[in-house]
Amino acid sequence: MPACDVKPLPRDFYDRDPVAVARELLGMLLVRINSEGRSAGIIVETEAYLARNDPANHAYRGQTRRNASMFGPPGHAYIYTIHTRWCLNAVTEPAGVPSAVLIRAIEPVEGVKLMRERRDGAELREVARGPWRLCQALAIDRALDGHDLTLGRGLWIARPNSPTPTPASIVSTTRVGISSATDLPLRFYLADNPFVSRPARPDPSERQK
DNA sequence: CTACCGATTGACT
DNA sequence: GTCAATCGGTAGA
Repeated sequence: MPACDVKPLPRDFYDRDPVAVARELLGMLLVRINSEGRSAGIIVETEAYLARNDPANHAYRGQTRRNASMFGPPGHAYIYTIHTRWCLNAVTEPAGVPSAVLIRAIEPVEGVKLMRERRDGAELREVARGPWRLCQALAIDRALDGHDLTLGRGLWIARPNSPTPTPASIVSTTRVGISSATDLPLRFYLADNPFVSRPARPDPSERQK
């Protein structure tokens, strides 16, 4: 039993430091239901974006129309576009504190056929490896910006029956694709999981430019 | 209004 | 490994 019996994580789960939420979201089940059916996957990679001292955070320079969801209450989705593609975050900490966790990759476990169709028949490993790929696989777009993830409707996150990852199985490293605050170890993923979007940067001290 | 740029991806050398 | 596509959001005139 599948995933249909699992309840959404409560708001308290999200009402915390985004680093704690990012780590604990690993191994959780991301569930999506729409008119096409049901699909779900295990979260294997996340990144935390902090409310303070984090220039890479979209909210670093204050609230705008785009990032408004991050200033709202915890447990809601913040969905933004980059290069015309969608990415999904879970908002953390109380309203007014703009922090969030970017969900970067999932391991497909339910509705795999549907997810592959949405991804134009991509190989299983490529179906949801990367923040935009997983949104396409789950049919997540702007319409879900601000969606409440604690209701168990449409889109939510739940604790699956499978065991919680041990701390030793979680790798922390630097975030991907940003041009500031590149040294903060705010990316987390499950070690050796083939659905993680890309491996850790070899050695921060080797970084050029 | 225009100019700039990006929490990416897929194609290509 | 490198690089351009491509367009909404943002800032500034």
